[in-house]
Amino acid sequence: MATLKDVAKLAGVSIGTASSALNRHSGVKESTRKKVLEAASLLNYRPNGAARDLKTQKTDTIGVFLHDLAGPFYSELIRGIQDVADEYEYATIASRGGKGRNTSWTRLFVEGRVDGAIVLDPTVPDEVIRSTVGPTLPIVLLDRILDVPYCLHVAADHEGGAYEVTKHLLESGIRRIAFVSGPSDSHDSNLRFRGYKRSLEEFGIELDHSLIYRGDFTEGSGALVARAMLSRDDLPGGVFAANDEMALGFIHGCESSDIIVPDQIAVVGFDDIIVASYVNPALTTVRQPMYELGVVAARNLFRTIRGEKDISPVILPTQVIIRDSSKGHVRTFGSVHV
Amino acid sequence: MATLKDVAKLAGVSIGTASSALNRHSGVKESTRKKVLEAASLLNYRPNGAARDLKTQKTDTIGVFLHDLAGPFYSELIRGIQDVADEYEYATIASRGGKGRNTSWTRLFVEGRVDGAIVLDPTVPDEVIRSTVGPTLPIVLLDRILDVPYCLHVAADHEGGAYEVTKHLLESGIRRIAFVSGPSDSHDSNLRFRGYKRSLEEFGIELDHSLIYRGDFTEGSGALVARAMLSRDDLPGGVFAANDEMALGFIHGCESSDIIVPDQIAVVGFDDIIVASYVNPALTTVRQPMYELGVVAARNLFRTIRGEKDISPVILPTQVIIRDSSKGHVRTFGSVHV
DNA sequence: CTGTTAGCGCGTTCAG
DNA sequence: CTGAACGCGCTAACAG
Repeated sequence: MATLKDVAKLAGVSIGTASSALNRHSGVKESTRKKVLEAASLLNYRPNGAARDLKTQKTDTIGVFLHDLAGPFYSELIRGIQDVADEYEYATIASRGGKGRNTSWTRLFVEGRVDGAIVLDPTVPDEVIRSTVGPTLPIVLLDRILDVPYCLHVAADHEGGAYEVTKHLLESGIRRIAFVSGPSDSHDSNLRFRGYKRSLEEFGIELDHSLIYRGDFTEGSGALVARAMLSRDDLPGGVFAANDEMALGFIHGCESSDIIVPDQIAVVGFDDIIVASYVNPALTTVRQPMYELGVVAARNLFRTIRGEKDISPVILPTQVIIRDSSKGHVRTFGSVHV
Repeated sequence: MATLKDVAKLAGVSIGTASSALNRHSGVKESTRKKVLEAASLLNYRPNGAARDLKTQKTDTIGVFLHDLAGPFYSELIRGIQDVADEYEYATIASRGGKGRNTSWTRLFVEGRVDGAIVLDPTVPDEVIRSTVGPTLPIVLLDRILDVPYCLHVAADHEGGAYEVTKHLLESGIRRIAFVSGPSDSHDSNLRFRGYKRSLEEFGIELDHSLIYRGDFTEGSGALVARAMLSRDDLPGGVFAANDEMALGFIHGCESSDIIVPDQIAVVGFDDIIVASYVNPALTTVRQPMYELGVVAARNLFRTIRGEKDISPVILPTQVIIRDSSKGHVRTFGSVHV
């Protein structure tokens, strides 16, 4: 690979001059700049990123850490992030967890290969974030709360969305509503449970612990819960699954047992994944503003990188999307029919 | 940020010794290693990636460049790549195109921040690849063919899949089959067209140019084609859309005009995106082995990084998935009912 | 076994 | 306006 030295030699100038010429620093005669540029393109010169990063102490790159790069879910988020990163002329790189010892985040943010990070990945330990975050590497957390300087927070209003969608079921006249949670350590799942609980309380309904089931966010676990629930003789009138995958799995489970959704049991999910609108019956769910989430996360990250302090946490509103799986006879304030 | 020098000073050893101690180089007394490790953890020392990369001339990282990080489509690919990257103890970072001048691939592979790359993004210019690829940065191309040293090729058998799915329509007794292409510069779309053509030829059917429509891989363009086609009075018996999105758009377009799929017109797509199996009627399509594609791409990349030469291109078989949108009365060799 | 030293490639002074 | 020299933080080779 051609280095700056090679370019300088070919252009017949010193290495320092070559550098100034390439970086458009004023104070280089036009004719010599021409020579340098020519030499550079002739040698197919590419500046070495590592060397530059080392010298300038910055990378002009931000990292996005996701548990899984799957789905339009994350894709929209990344689009939002990247749109503002482009604006700031930063590159964006995304990475997943990975198994081995020193992978992804170790290499990327622990070793300082990015100037900032956005994290939505429960597998990244709190401790790693705590010991890495700082003025030189601010981090935006989308999946948890950590009260540490330079740790910013942006999230959708999980609790509010859960509250609204539960209310939607209640207003349809359903009183016994089951809840299918995600993993117990999922912050989001817990918030959704809180919204569910608050809604019930508001309607004066006592929490029935026998109606709380635990899933793991997968379609399979939803089907399992369906099997368990349908074996009881007191079928609830509605089910709120903490995410769409489980809701879909639950519906499949009902089909296998010839239980009709929504006639015999209403089902609602959370996230509004793409297939939610295609499935039959179409799934009532809560939509998170993923693109906006990405935009806000990135914007706050850059503000911090630029030196701004005391940026307060942001919570973006969610939206109930009423479809067939919950009948949808009742319209809730702020909700939308699709 | 604490540097190696700080650690050395605190531990009361030289900087070189500290380095050896931390890198588990043999030949350091156990007691001094202890001291160094303690000092390091006390200072929360993190090696600086840029400095190490500069020195060692490698990054232990590979880059994956996608046009869009959307969908389970790419997600499976990345999973495949990352699984073998983990095996080789390399980090994997993914990146999209991005707008600005010096974003993503400029910074990542032009400036040498990765040891190898896998590209599935038509917006990365051939020229960039040509001038960057080399012994120090091998590249696997998934979306095009470039006859350049250190440029590897892995792809699904687009032509074969298209051939088979067209044959499936022909064997159902359909003779007039329309083709909806993607953008004209899409290598994949062109290959799929070739398969379509070959299948027709084999059945002794002449290519009818009035049955060739151009889309752009979006659902909207599929709907547009439907509108255009249905305004004719000689509706073909079947349509092969070069991807699933367009096939779905086409089906929606048919619904709007009260044309029944598959009774009046059979529709098949390509890719087997998730919703293909959820939509009504479920879409007959061709599945690409995305996970395997990722595995093979990554494995060949690492073999090249390890110095192996002359790795030949790989073409992985595709699979016809017969569903309702094409009736599916006929079974084709190698195809599967889902 | 440990300390010293020389770069990796680049950007940035500071003399000339 | 240009060139020489220094150092970013680290590893590796070589002395001691």
